[in-house]
Parts: sequence; structure tokens; C-alpha cells
Amino acid sequence: MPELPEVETVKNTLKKQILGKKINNIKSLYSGIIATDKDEFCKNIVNQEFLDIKRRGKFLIFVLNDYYLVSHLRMEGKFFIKNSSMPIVKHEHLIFDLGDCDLRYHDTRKFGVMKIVKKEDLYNTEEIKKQGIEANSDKLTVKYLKDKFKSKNMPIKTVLLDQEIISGLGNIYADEVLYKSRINPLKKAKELNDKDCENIIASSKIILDKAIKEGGTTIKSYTSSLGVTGNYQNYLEVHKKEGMPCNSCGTKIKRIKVGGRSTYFCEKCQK
DNA sequence: AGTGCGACCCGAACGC
DNA sequence: TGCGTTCGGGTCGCAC
Repeated sequence: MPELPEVETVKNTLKKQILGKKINNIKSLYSGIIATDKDEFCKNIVNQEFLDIKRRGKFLIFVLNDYYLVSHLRMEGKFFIKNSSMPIVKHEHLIFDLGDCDLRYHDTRKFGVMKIVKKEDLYNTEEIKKQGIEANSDKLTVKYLKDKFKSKNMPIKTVLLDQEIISGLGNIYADEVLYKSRINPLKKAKELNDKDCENIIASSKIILDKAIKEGGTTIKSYTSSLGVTGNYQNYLEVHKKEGMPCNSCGTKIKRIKVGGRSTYFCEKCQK
């Protein structure tokens, strides 16, 4: 489940491997990944060159000559660099022929989405335009959060997952941020005070910057030709830790459902 | 407008 | 052992 740090890691790793390479051809084995017209996508992307890779929230943005290739990995989307002589394995849906190697998009759940947009259209693309402030950005302020939270009668956990407010947090880091901020995940967003918002901002920055430094979190271990196997799972304090003692007070970590999502927290530390 | 829930997908984990 | 069932995870679309 790639969140901001994992997508950032994929971006950094891919940059080292594909910048300057040209897409000679593309093979689509499952077109559900392509959100726009499939034939047009394949036609337009051929002969485009990877000039740069950017990230916005959990979106990867590949800068091509005439287009941006916008990719969301959702749950299990992955990119692999492989020799084109390697057999195509199950769940490899898109094969970009880069001449001396393939860039292959692999997605067990087929949840990922990809599209190309004309360069001038990127910031008018709905999903990019809607993104809130990056979770580890200095632009995230108490004033901004208070303003966004004041109308939200929902649990703060649910609101942290709303990419239109804060961009980049997913289920893992939302739990970690709330633990570090000592806020109960069920607390209504509109009831948070300045100090709570300050804590969310500070915790997000510390946690995400550390996670990026560690190459993200690997929950399902994976042998990847990209080497995107992170280490942050060793630093998680609550997520997937049900029944384990809280690092601060020793109380057993609880698991509940919030907005249909598994949520881990310490009921003593997070009031 | 805000809110909540099912759909998308498939492998893993679980129950019998 | 082998079957069927449930679950998860991010986001969208629909219904209220």
C-alpha cells in the first residue's frame, strides 16, 4: 500500500533507471489500468522519452516530451525493470519497451490507474487539482487545518485519509501520525484544538521524512528488481501491532474499525 | 454540501 | 485436504 514515502522512493529509484530512455513500444495486456482511451494512450506514448519524474501526493508523474504520464499505484501497483527476454509473469499488465530493457507495470489487484495528459493540462487534471497540501510540507499550517477541520463531523482518522485536505497519508501513516500526536482516531475533526493540529503537522513531517529516509515501509516483503524494499516497518509503533505493548505506556495496542478501515491505537495514550 | 457505503480486484487468511 | 467465505486497501460514484 504505497503512501507518500513509498511513492517518493519509487520515484527516486526509477529516476536512476529510466531517465533519458525512450518508449519504443508499449504492450497492454490488461487495459483496465489505462483510464483513458487505450488505443490513443498506446499511440501517443510511443516515441516519448522519460525526461523527469515528479510526485504529487500518491501520484507519480512521469514527464515525457509532449505529455505527462500520471500513475497511481493504489494498493499493489509496482514498476519493474527487466530484460525484455525475461518471460512475462502473471499480473504484469503494461510493458514499456525501452530498447535495452523493459519497464513493466505489475499490479496484483488491478487497482492502479494510469493516464496521459497534455503538458498544459496537468494542473487542470481533476485528481491532481484536487490534492491538498503535501503531508510533509512546510506549507501545512494550523490555520489551514483548523479551517478544513471545522466543518468535519467525522473521525479525525477518516479526515486524515482525505487527500483533498492533506495529500499523501494512507492507512499506515495516518495511524502512526495520530499515535505520535496522542489523538484518539475516533475524535471528531472539528473538535481538535490548535495544539492537536500543531501535533499532527509536526508528527507528519517527522514520520514521513524518516520513512522516506528509510525507503518507505515494506509490509509484504517483495523481491523487486527496483530494490524498493523499505525499512520503515521497523519503526512502526501502532499499525499492525494489535495486542503488542504500547512503546510509551505498555498498554496493549487496540484495533478497531474507523470508516471501514482497520485502525490501530493506544487507548491510554490517545484520548 | 456533507456523509456513508458499495464497487472495483484478487490473494491470503480463515472457518468448516 | 479442500472447499467456501471474508477481508483488506485507496478512491470513485452513487444514494441519502
